[in-house]
Amino acid sequence: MEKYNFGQIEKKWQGIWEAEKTFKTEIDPAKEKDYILIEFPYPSGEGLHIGHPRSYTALDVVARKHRMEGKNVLYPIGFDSFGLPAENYAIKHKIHPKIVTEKNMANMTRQLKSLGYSFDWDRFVYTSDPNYYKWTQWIFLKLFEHGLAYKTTMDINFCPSCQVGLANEEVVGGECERCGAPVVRRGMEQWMLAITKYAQRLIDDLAEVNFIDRVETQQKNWIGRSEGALIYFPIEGTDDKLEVFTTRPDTIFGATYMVVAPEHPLVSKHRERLSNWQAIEQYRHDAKHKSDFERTQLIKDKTGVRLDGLMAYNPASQQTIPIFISDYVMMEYGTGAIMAVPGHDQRDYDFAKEFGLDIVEVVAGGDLSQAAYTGDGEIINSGFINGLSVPKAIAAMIDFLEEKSLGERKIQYKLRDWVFSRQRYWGEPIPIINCPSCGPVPLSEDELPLVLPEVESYLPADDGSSPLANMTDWVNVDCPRCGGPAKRETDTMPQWAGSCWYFLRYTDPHNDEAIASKAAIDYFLPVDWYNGGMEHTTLHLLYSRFWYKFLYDIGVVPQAEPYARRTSHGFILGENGEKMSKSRGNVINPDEVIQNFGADALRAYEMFIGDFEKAVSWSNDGLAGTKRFLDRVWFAFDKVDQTLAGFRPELEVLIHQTIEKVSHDYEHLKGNTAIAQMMSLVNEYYKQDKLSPEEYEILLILLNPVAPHMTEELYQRLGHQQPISSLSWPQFDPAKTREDVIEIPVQVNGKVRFKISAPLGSSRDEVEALVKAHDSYDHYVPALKKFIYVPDKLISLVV
RNA sequence: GCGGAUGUGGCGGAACUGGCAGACGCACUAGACUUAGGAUCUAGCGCUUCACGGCGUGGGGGUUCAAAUCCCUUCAUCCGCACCA
Repeated sequence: MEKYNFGQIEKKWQGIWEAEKTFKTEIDPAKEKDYILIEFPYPSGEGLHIGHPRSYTALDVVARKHRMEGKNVLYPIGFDSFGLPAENYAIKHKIHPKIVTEKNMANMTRQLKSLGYSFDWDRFVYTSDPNYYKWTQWIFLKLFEHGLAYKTTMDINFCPSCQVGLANEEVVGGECERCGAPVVRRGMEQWMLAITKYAQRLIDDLAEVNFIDRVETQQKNWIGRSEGALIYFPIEGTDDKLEVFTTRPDTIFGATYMVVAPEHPLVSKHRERLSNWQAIEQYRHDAKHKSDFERTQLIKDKTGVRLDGLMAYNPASQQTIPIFISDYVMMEYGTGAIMAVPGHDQRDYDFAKEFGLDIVEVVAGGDLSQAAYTGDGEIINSGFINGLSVPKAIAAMIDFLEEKSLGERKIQYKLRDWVFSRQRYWGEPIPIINCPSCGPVPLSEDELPLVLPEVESYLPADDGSSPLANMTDWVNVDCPRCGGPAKRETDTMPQWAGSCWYFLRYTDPHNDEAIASKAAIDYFLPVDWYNGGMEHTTLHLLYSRFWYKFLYDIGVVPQAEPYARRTSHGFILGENGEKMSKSRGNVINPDEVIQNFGADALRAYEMFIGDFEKAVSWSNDGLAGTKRFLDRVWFAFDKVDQTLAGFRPELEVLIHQTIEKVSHDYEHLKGNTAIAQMMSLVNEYYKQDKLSPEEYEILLILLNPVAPHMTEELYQRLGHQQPISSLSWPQFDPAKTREDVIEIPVQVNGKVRFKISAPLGSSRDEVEALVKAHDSYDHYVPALKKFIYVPDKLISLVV
């Protein structure tokens, strides 16, 4: 047989799949649906990364297998085509982002097709398509209508390099998630989405879905629920109260001072009472200009300024206590104020030591000369809760506070509302008109899509306004409500907007009457299996769960969770174990791999490379090894002898074992062990002079999901009219997965000394007789104390 | 600091509810075929020992007839969050 010409054969089968729409999916109530989803890529100028095929292939394998098992599989693809890189490219080269995006999409589409994925290309969507973002805008209007989208002025995270406001989820270690520049705080008027209203449900409903543990815990940590109490501390001589949140209301008798965030509004409000206003002002100014990085560097060194002239009243201890400002209390969490309990909180302890404040012990068990004590113990010095344990004291104190209206039970979340506007061009326009007299007025639904206008310059302005702000013709409109002069919203939606619901659109991508037909939604949703990167756990995954819950609440979708199952893949690193990047010079280009080794070899290697969930290093030698395996499959064709038939006894057990293992492993994303098993089978085939057609075909069928082009070609060359993709997935016979006569190892005092051959399912007595008859028995076993037999597995002797 | 993982040959990695550690691949070694081999095929390949044997899953201890797997302890690395009250 001639050498495998992968270039030509892969093109041939891709052409057939495209022409015959082999993988087109339609609603078919008679069949069980199976919605398999991978995260649609951003159309990057770099093209497909070598990491993309890892998850795309793993799920393509599942999709192909499930189709052969009779399921109606939906495996769609599209592009998340709004975003900053295209816009930055546009600024630099003065080319419309649309043009760049289209070029990149065309290139990546070519690449995806060259990998032979079984996507239903008729369901292709991209988020910058007005026919698509019409519905993104529609969801926004619904959110606005239900009070979940609101405009507010607040200090937000701002990336000075990207010139854009960021959501908390986009700030990683004080740096911009995209460009790595240090993030600063900036007061801006922003659209916000009230994701915090869904905080509890976003935690609770995790119980209903099957997400890998690290995704589940990471989401829970991000939402950051804590239980405690809100307590009111009156400010002496005023009608104001300082509200604090604490998880330790049991320690209130030990609260010897209070701390508020530098920007806390009560500070300015009582300015005239403060005798040291200048020092306060100075501290506030310094705090504001510290970067997050500087703040974390100073964790140990507590700084602050006392508010001279203001005192608070501790309602439990009935003491008058001082108030400080310090940047160790942040305005963004809780109420921006704390009761400081230096005896039982290390930060308060450090601060109290620095400022010489009283430290009162209210929980016994620690050594307060050394450090704060945060453990459990008996409550002391605390009036009516003395003698209780910490948990009981917490409960008793909350009851007391509620009864006396001094406080209330409170659940606090770390999650904050989603900063939803971006001062950028290449995103969905927000369908709102800002009227000086009516406030924000929504467009009516029939005005959608609000199409992104052409602009002269894509450069964002220094004052934090979007490039759209210069488009006066577009911006200046009459208010739809009062008719007066008004302006369109010129900020656009963030990159994450379009991806919040794209899986929903795949169910009915060309519908211009509705987001999708009810029939399509009811049939296909939810997504049965969603695979994507860990880096999206607190971004896309959380956001899209939030939107879906909202769509559920307004009756658009029939269940509260979009994804029944979530798995995640590890990165592919360069050969040197470092992240692939141009500057490191370790980038592997998928086009080159396909050119030199073929798509099937790339697919097979990425499945074989290692544990799907773990980061792995690329290896060109490993790729060559996997290609060698495919070549061995190819040339095994020459061993096929049409005069033979069926599985012959010497291969039958291994074949059934292989069907079992491959079927199981594909389902669990264990392509590495599935391929290893098929390699073993091929090695065994090579020991045979001849193979029956059935023996060879079963290998082709099992390998087909991984290497679809080559296996289809070989199957056709065997004389079959029907492609493998139209066959049923093979079944194994459990009875035939084990030899009739097996080898059983015999351990003596825990070490394997010899082996016996016994029929499968032998009894203890039969086995014992065989062991005692063995030549080595007398040598190893002078005096038998104990005989342990694990049926068909192992014999353990104690002597 | 909190949370989540991971640690097995020269390398990537196998090992189902405790049951033959190192499957499969890479690299390496030898042989065959070849004008040739960075092709292909066959065989070998944890460490140690001439050998019988001994030692081996980050380190130390334990449970068990039996531990990579369970328990205690310790070390190292990676990821996420972080003055979260």
